[in-house]
Amino acid sequence: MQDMKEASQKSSEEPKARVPKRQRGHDRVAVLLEAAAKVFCERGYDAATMTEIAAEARSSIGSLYQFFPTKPLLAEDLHIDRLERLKAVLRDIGEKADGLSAADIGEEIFDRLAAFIEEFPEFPVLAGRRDVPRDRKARSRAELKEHLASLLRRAQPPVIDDVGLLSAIILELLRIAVTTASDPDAVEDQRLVRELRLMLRKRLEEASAKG
Amino acid sequence: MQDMKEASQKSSEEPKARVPKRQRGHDRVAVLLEAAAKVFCERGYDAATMTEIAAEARSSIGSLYQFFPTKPLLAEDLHIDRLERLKAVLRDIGEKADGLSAADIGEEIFDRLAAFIEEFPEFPVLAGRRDVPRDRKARSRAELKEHLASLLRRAQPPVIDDVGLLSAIILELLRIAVTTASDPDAVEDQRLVRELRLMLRKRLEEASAKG
Amino acid sequence: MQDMKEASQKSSEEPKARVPKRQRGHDRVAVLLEAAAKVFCERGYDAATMTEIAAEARSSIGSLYQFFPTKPLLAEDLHIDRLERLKAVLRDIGEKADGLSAADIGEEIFDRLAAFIEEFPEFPVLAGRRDVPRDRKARSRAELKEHLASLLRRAQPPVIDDVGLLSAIILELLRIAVTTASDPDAVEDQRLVRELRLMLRKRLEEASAKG
Amino acid sequence: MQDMKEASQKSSEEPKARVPKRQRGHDRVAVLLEAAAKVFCERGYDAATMTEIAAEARSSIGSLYQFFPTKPLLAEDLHIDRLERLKAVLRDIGEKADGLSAADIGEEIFDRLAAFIEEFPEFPVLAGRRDVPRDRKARSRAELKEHLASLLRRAQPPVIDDVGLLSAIILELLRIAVTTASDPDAVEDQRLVRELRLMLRKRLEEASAKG
DNA sequence: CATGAATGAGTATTCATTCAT
DNA sequence: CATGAATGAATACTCATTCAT
Repeated sequence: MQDMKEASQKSSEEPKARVPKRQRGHDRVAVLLEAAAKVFCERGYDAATMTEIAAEARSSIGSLYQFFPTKPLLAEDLHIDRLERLKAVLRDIGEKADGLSAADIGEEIFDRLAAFIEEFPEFPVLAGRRDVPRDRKARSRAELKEHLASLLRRAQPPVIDDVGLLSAIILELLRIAVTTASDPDAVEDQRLVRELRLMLRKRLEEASAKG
Repeated sequence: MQDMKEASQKSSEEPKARVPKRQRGHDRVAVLLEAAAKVFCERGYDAATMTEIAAEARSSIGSLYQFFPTKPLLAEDLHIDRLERLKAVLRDIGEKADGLSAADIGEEIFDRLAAFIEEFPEFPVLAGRRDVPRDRKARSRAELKEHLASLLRRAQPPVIDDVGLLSAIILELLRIAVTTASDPDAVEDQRLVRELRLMLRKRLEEASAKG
Repeated sequence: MQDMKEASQKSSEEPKARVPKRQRGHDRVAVLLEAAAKVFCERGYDAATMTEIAAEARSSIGSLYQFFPTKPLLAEDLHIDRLERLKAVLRDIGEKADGLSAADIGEEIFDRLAAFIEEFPEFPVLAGRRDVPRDRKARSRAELKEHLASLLRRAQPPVIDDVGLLSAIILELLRIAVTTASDPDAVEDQRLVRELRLMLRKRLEEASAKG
Repeated sequence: MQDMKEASQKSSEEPKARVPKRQRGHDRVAVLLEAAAKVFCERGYDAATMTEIAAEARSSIGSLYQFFPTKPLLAEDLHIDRLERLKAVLRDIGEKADGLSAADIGEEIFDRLAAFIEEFPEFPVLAGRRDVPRDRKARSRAELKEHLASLLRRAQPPVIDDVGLLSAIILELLRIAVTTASDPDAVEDQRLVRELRLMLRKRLEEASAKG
């Protein structure tokens, strides 16, 4: 039966994504995630349907649910995947950050994140989902900000301003770049993004100790 | 949307049956309830489908859900309706109970309740639903038992035994009658029911003060 | 089970190596059946899922289907297993029935069957399954009744009443005991069951030839 | 989703929101629009339901449809209403823009638009609706940008940079302010917004001819 | 016009069963 | 045989929209 809501005695309340144990399963999960990414990106979270995602993955609806037992969990898993990749990018930036000026670091971040979002345009959709608990959203954002802050702290000459605030600025300017990137106003937008980058550079230069 | 589970900000958590405000609605509700009664009875609660109920009522699935927003609530509303009718039967018995012997009262109860369940064979299905919280089931049963007890208390000569226990016995013997009634073992069963009635009578005679 | 067939094999050519295999299959079947028993009992037949049963048996869904090709057949096989055990109980009663009074036999039956159902609480679930053909249910019940009847026939002094009817009474009173036993209304219920036992005893005494 | 109609290119017969002729109708329309604003804002466009909007307006679903024949049209009408108000704000700014520096005009715009969106928080929801044809969105945005540009053109000393680009910058910085305003990260956010304002001021000062 | 009932296509999700490895 | 992935029909429920009163 399908309605065990009232007085359900089921012990495990929330189903968790079944972990694939075979190669076949792993592959399928990967394909499903990419299909989800595409559909979420094209339609938005609400309008995306599990059926379309399954179809996009050339899979059956049953297979989709085998690994992702609810739509929110699918989105969540995809989001987590993207966050992992994002962290990898930041780690990568970190490896060459030492000795760079804050402005250079900032620009590097800006560019890499912009590229990241161009590669994974579903990211903002996932991050902006309305049915994600506020606190989780905030936590995720705070983590990212702290990541950026730790990068800025390694600038030479050192940043004397509040790196937290600066990180927030980076993030927000980036958000613009992201949003505009999705519009096809090509020429205008590119100029706009360049402007924002420049504003960021100036701000970071101001924030650095005079060499 | 259809999946507002996670972090739903909806203020009213559980939807309540919309109360019909037009004659048309009232009629529809009545038809839907009878259809539900029929399908629940035929298939059992779990196997009954909302679609079949709607079809049985020559209604659309949407109409069904307009008035009964979930399957459990539909069953619940139907159950409540039947309980009302049952109480009416008991009230009716109460009106002629005074001065009767416990045994006569008991038999009257037995017969009337048997007739009730023959008229509303879905009653046991509704009462036995597995997804009803234990306590609600218990409460409902306790209420009914108290009703019976109050009837027995009015017997003349008075009952000197525990009327609560006796009421429980009536109820249980009745449950047998009910269950067997649904089997088509006609002849055998009728004798069985008659036997049970007789056993009940004897027990009640023993429980009464000697005249 | 189907592996009863394979029991008849050419004893000489079959190496012992296959025995443990068969033994393993046997164990697996037993574990699966017990898992099914547990899940059917907890959730009811409809709400029980093959997947949960397999999980409960720490087996895979594929394995489950290897031995029980459909859910109804699984239930059926389990039911048959329980019926075998029930018959064993009745045989056991039969061994000491001679010379006892009908009332004593009846009480013994009552107590032993009650114990049986306490041990195998899934029994009523299996017996009550809605998708079992009426006639098979009836046949099963008739068989059980005949078993009881044959026990009663051996009472001393002899029963002069219709033993079929009396068996039906025992069965029904028992059904009550069973049902109530599953409710946690402890005290009340125990008194109720004791009462039913007593009523049964009286009825059986009446049914016996005066000694 | 259930309302992806608008995107389809029905060329000839687009239903238009009925123009109410009586005062009562006018009031009703206003109430409905405000209800829609509230619900769209709380739930987002997709998750908002026509039923809830009607309920919020203490009206009936039929009434709602009398004035707004589809959900997209309702959103559209509301959006148009908000755009009117926004234009009024810009006109108002225009009345005292003469003689002000670009930086002062920019800040005025920034502050007034921020206040506007605080007053009408549904605005971003309406503007961001995914089922609005790209071109219409772009047009709307271009119009707004041109409005801002015309304001900047009246700055004294004159702006020597590309006012279109500057307007875009204002708009984007504003978008940040808006988005962050809806988060409850109070302190951090206020500092962030102040920073953005400052960055805007500096950029506009640079863009102005030296006095 | 106002009201609320009627409609049904669409959506998420489940689960018995089959199949490839 | 064991395993777990694949499948898709079935099911509860939603909601934009239409219609009768």
